[in-house]
Amino acid sequence: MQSAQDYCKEHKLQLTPARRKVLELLLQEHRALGAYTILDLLREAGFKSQPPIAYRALDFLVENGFAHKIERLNAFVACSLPGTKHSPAFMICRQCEIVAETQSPMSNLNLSATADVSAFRIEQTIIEAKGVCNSCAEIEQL
Amino acid sequence: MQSAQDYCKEHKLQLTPARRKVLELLLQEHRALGAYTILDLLREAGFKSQPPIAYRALDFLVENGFAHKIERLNAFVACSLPGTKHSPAFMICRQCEIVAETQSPMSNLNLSATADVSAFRIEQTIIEAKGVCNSCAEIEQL
DNA sequence: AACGTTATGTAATATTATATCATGGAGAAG
DNA sequence: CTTCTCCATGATATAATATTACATAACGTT
Repeated sequence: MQSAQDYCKEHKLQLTPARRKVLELLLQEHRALGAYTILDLLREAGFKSQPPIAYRALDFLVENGFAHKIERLNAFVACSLPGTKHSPAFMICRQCEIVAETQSPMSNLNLSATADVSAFRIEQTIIEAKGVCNSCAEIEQL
Repeated sequence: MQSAQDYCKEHKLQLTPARRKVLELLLQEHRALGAYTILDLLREAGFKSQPPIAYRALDFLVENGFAHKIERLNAFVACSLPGTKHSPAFMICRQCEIVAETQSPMSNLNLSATADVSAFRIEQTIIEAKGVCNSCAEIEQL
């Protein structure tokens, strides 16, 4: 949170109350939060409650690398490595819905190496894996 | 299409008129089609037009490996390698929206090798890259 | 003070997806 | 051959996600 503030100062970005609150909410969770869940939490915290409030804050956070969208879930998580250029991959537990971010082991170059893809200039890659986390796997085995 | 029919016969799957039509529609396009676009096309072809019609057919096609959902686009494409176990990756042109399927160069093992992910048992991975295809890249340069 | 830029307020609506319950049709079991 | 069961479809409603559009405000610059 502190580092987010510093980063914004340095890059002349405005970490406004709504944006700040959304980031806090995301940081408190290890699961992905839907835009409307966030909207509810914002409302509870005294913010206005129309959808654009949440979507604008989320857009800001995603654009500036403070959060990621998990496409499979239509939901959002705080970035675990804000301010750094990275190509993230996500692990989603289908049981407890926890989301873990990891560094993608695959560079764009890797993907480009496959034959029929040489016809593309890749700009951004998303990787999302679904499975079960260790704790849930143990429970399943009982 | 023929092979899809054969595959269904072999696996006792029912390639009903609606499912068949949706598959045909997807095969005709190299872009991803949204469920409601498909629904419109179905209607034009004389099918009933409630959302579940399209979603059920799409679910069937996806479950049985005839199609994939592109999460980034909330849209669907025909599978280029139906009937085979594969771990696909998609290239989406942000300009013309063409979608190309390629074989993922990354096995689950690869991803699992990254440290903080060893705590997951991965069951399915999606990879979607956005960029520009060659033809659009050329046009952009003008 | 006037202006431009960025962010917020507000209403309405578009898009994507699912739940639920009723109906029909084809093959298996009796 | 008929009853049962399973699977697919028909139909209505509604949920969940996301965006458009236009108005207002806040703030620094000229």
